[in-house]
Amino acid sequence: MTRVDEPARPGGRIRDAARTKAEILDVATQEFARAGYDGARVDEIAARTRTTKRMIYYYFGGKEQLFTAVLERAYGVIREAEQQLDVDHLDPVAAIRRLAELTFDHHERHPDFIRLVSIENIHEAEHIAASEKLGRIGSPALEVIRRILAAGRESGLFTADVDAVDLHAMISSFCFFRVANRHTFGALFGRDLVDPAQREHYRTMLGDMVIAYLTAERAAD
Amino acid sequence: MTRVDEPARPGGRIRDAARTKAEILDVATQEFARAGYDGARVDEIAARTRTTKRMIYYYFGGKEQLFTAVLERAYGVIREAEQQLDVDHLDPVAAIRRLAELTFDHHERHPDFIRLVSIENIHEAEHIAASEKLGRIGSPALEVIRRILAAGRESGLFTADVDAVDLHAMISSFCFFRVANRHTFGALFGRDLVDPAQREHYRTMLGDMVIAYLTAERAAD
DNA sequence: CAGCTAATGTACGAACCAGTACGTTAGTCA
DNA sequence: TGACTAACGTACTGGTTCGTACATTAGCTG
Repeated sequence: MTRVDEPARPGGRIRDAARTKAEILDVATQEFARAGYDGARVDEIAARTRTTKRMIYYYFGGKEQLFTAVLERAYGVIREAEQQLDVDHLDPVAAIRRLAELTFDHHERHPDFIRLVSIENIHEAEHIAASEKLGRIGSPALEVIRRILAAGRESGLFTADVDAVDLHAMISSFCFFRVANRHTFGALFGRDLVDPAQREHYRTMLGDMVIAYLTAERAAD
Repeated sequence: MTRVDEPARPGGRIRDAARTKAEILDVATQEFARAGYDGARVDEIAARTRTTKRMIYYYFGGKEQLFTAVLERAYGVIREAEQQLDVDHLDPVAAIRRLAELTFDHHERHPDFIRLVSIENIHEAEHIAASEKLGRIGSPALEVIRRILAAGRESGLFTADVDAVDLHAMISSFCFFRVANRHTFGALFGRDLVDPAQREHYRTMLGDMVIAYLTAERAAD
């Protein structure tokens, strides 16, 4: 995060549309993630930027569009991360495990994003539906999964004909739940799923689970 | 749901505290699940009962306590369902699959509950923390899992020493994600995870996954 | 049946909050 | 350097929303 209280330098730009917009998006991301869509306060967002509420409406149009813009940027970040994926040099089993671990790490590193997704689901993905950008964002990870699954099937390492989207859902489930539901789970079962001391344990568990599923002997159906 | 528009019978009770309370809880559950905590409107809840807003404050004290009461009842329902669990007559593999399927079914049948849990996580489980009742609600399912795991380990069917809470988290992850994130997942990947035509597919997938994990040959660590 | 209390309804207030009307200034370009 | 426009600030409003003061009644109990 950029410092907010730096003194107004004479040489510094007072007016910088790109910077103002980015700052609003940063703060809005935090505020929406903190309190949910309806719990978030436009005034609070404005107060925590070095600009005013007027600018939020000037640049984004309204609270609803601001939230959509926040989502667009958040999804953009994971899309970029997924584009960095490079597991083609690994054998299928190692590649899938690596992919699962990277997904795990990304979820852990971006709890705000997880919260935004939860919030958007409460609102039945209406903002994604309203966004042209998000409609065609796709998922590079899915292509990677497809390639690994094909290679694994060909080499005979993977016993079942598993769909890429299904496998993505399976991996995401575990990663998402661990972060998104850590509060209720912790309160009810007395176990912090995001405890750093347990991190490796759960990371391994995810990999084991996915590999076991893909390599298990299964009755033909 | 009870009918609301039945005519005022002369013999019928006009005043019925238990009934009024229950009706408020029913409607509040729907409203909170629909819109989230901050999105929910106390006036809207009142309008959809046959009583008034005054009664909500009379019986529950405020919006916050009403939400806590809604959570308490919702968790009470799954606790009851879990107490009906009877898989002791099955062998460990079949028992675990059955348990997973019942969890799957319960999630599918109670989407409102899933939404409430998501909402409570956005609020960092503060209402659960504030509730004495929820602090010690426990989980009968956990005891069942413990017994099955012990039996499976003893019989040599299960290869790994898996913790009951961890396995519960694994099963819940899949079931929860499928319902909670169906909107964003559907919007982004064009696949409805709750499509009835795919129900058996995902139910089987969950069972296969859990069994594969528990019975896989794993390197000793 | 008198009187007491739990249960209920009405009407209102005060705070909050998204959004805007209106005015101002910085930077740029002819 | 003058003037034009994008960028920005202030102050306000209209509607919403949680919560409550006050009035009323049903039904029980002695």
